Amino acid sequence: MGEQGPELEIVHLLRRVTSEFGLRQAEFAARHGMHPTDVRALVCLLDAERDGTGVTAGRLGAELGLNSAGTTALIDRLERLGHLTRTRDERDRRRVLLRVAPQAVELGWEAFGPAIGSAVALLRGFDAGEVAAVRRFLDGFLAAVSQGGAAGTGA
Amino acid sequence: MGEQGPELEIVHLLRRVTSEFGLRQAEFAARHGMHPTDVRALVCLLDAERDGTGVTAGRLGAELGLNSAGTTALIDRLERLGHLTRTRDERDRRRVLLRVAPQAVELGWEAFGPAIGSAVALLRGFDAGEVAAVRRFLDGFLAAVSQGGAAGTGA
DNA sequence: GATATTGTCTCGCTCAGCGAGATGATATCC
DNA sequence: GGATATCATCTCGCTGAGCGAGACAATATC
Repeated sequence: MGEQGPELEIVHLLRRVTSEFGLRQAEFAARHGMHPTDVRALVCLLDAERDGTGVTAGRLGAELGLNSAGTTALIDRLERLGHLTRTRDERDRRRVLLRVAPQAVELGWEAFGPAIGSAVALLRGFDAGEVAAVRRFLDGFLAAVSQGGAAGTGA
Repeated sequence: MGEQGPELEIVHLLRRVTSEFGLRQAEFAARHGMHPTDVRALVCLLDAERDGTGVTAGRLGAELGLNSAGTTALIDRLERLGHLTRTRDERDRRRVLLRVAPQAVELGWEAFGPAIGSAVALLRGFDAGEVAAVRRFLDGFLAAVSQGGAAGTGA
């Protein structure tokens, strides 16, 4: 399981990035009286906001791998902290639409701005082909992992 | 917050990779009667095994961001599942050395083998310069994030 | 209009992780 | 060489995130 080539080293590196990222996220969460899950939820909400997609409670829970009870509790927490507002969907009154508060957007920037800055600065030193290579790798890996290639789904 | 260039897109992509990775890890954990933290612990232990570094209870807890009580509980869990054995360090009898069981090594491969395979396959289609670019990016980003550049440490 | 389905919420519970502090082992100082 | 400070781990009691089961609305289906 030692040095088997540059590919393995890269996977290892990627794993360490995700792990380190998770730790920082947890730290950040704690610093703001939240839990890691809450930050992940915020990210989902901000992504949806960016895409213009409306997020319902159910969709959020699915995205985070929570059941409905846990999702309700999560939303309660975020609402209590003022990061979120619930709105009944008027088209389908079973649904609850979630709208992020401006303070949550700001919090998101505080959480990820520095990392974004680092990456952007880093990539400034890359030529177009190199940037493309990075994107191609991440994109391909995401696709592979997403369709069950990771975490022992038996692929 | 829309399309601001290829760099931002890459950060976004990386975030999605880490998020997806985390989800799969949680799934895998649940499928094996464990918790996400347990899998993360296993990874630490396997890394240490690979490097030949002995891991103590304290170091594991620090790596995972747990306090001593939580660390003890975690080790109890893993020991109960047979993934781990405690050994008193004879040089410093305060310490507890952790040794992973063979079944845990196998479990680690089951968890990450497919992802590793995907990445390796993907990288086979890259030339040396492209692979180097990917590594340079991940390495640089890891360094930036590790020294507090991420998650709003104020950097 | 009766029935099945969907989306969210409520209730009760389990257990991961925390804070505080006990305990045993090791450095430090006189 | 014993008193003292520090370190590594563990124990105890507790909080609260997340689960399973099921209630309850609103919407589809017949």
